[in-house]
Amino acid sequence: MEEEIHSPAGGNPVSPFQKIGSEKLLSGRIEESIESAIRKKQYLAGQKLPTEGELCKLFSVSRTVVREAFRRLSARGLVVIRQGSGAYVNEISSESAIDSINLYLELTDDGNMIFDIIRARQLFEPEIAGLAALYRTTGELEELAGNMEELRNCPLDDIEKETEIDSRFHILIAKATHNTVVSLLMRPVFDSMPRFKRSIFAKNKIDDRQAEKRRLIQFHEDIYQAINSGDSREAAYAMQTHIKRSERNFLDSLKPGVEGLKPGVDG
Amino acid sequence: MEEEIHSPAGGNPVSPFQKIGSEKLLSGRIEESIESAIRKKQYLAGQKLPTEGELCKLFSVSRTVVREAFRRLSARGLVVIRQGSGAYVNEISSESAIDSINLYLELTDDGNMIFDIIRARQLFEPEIAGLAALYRTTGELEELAGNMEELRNCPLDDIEKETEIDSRFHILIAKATHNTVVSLLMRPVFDSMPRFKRSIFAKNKIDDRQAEKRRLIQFHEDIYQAINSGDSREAAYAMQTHIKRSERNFLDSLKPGVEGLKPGVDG
DNA sequence: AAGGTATAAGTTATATGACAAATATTTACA
DNA sequence: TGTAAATATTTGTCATATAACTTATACCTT
Repeated sequence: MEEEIHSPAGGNPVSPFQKIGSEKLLSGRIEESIESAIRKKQYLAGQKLPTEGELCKLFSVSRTVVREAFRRLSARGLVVIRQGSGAYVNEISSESAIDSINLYLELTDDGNMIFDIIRARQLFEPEIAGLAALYRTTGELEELAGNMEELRNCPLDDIEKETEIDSRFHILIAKATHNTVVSLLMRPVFDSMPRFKRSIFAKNKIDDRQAEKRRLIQFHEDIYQAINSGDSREAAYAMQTHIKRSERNFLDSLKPGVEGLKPGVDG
Repeated sequence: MEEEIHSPAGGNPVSPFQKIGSEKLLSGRIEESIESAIRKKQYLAGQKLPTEGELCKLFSVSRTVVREAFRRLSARGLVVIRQGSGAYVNEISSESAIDSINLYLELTDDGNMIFDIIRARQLFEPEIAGLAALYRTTGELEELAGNMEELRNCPLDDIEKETEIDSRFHILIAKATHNTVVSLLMRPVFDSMPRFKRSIFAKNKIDDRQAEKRRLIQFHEDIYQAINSGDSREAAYAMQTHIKRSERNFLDSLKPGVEGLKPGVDG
C-alpha cells in the first residue's frame, strides 16, 4: 500500500498528522493538524510537507480545503509554498511574530499609543542597556560604532533615515543583551519609533534640528562608552537620561496646541 | 464581459481598494489590498467586507483567489468569515498577535529559553510592579485579591491550575500599569510560565510543595500590599524578591543532575 | 564521459461550474 | 402585528481543467 505518506526524520511509520477533530471548517481542522505536526517537530524547518494531492487523499478532502489550510499556515509564517515545488516548513523567523504585534499596535493606536511607548521605554531600556554592558561582544560594539558613524553622516534633512538609524541603535543594544526574549519583545517598540518621530519632527522648528541632532549623537556616544566599558550602572543611567530627553522633546512638540483642541479658541 | 474591471456601481466614490501591484500571487496581492484598506480604516471593526462574488468582479479574478486571500486574512486575525453571511473586519484583539509570539518562542526554544524568560522577568517585572502601584484602580486590586484567594483554595496537587493562577496574577499586575504596550509585551512571558514551571515542579520533591506554596502566597501577598498602598518602590522590591526566589527554585531543580537523574538525596 | 539542452513529469496557481450548508431576506398566513 | 414558511444570498466543499513553474530525465554535443 502507499498508505504511507512521508516519514520524516526517524523510523516512526506512524503518520505525523493527528486525526482531524470535530471543529468547524475542514480547512481549519487540517491547518491544526499540520500545525500540530510542526509544533511537535515531526517536520523540521526546511523539510518538505506532503503535496496537496497526497494530503487530499490522506484527509479525504478536496484540494480546495488543503490549499486554504496551506494559505492560512503560510500567512502565519509556519510554512512557505513554492509554486511547482511544494510546501516547506518555514525557517523559523521572528519577523512574522513581530509584524503581528506591529499590526496590532498600529490598528489600536487611538493617538495615545506614543505615551505608552515612551513609558515602556523608560521602564525597560535602562535595564536593557545595563544588561548589554555586561554581555556585549566586541563585534556588537563595532556594530554600534558603525551605527553611530551612520548617524553622523546622515544628512540633516533626511529625517526618515535618521529615525531608522536611531531605532536600529536601540535594537542593537537589545540584541547585545544576548537575551532573545528581550530583543524580540522590544522590537515592536523600536519599530514604532519612526512612525512617531515623524510627527514630532514635523512640529519642530527647523532651527532646532541641528542642535537636536548633536545632542542625539552625544547621548548615543555616552551610552556606547558605558556599554563599551562594561559599566552596567552607567549604561542604565545614560540610557535613562537619553530617553527622558526624548520624552521632553515629544512633550514640547505638543505644546503649541494639542491637536485635540477644538478650533474656536486660539491665540 | 468580465474583462472589464468595473468601478463599483453608480457615482463611483473612490474604491477603498488600492490597485493591485506586481506581486507574485494573485491571492497575495488581493490580501494586501484588503489589508491596506483595513489599515487605513476604510473599513472599521465589525464592518462587512464585500462578498466573494463582488470582489471577484472587482479584481477580475476567480473565487479561488479571493477565498484564499480571505483565508490568509482570517488566519492573521484581521477578518472573520461567517458562512452564509460574509466577511467582517475583526474586532481588534491582541490574542492573535500574542499567539504569534508564543508560537515563535515555543518553536525556537532549544531548552535555554527559560533562562531568557527568567532574566527578562528580573529586568522588567519590578519596574512593572512599581508602575502598577501608581496606577492600579480599586477594581484591579479586587481582581488581584480574588486571584490570591483562588491560589489559596487551589489543591496542592493541582500544579496545572496553580501555575495558571500564578501567571494570571502577574498578568493582572501588568494590566494595572494601564499601559497597553507593557501588558501586551509581557503576555508571552507569562504565558510561557506554566510550560516551564511544569518541568520545575516535576523535579521538585513532593515534601517541598507545601512550604513552597506558602512562600508563593506570601510573596504575592507582599506584592499586593505594596501595590495596594501605592508604594511604588516597595512594590518593585517585593516583586524583585519574588522573582529571585523563583529563579533559585528553578536553579535548585537543576542541581541533582540535569534531567534524567533521579534525586537520590533529600532532606 | 562531462556538460549543457530539450523534453517530460510533477506540483502549485488559477479558473469555472456545481451543489451543500448556513444565513439573511422576503413572503404568506393567522 | 407577529410568526412561520419560502426564497434568496453567501460561504463551504467538491470536481475538473488548464496555465505556470520546478524538478527530474533523456538526449545530444563536444
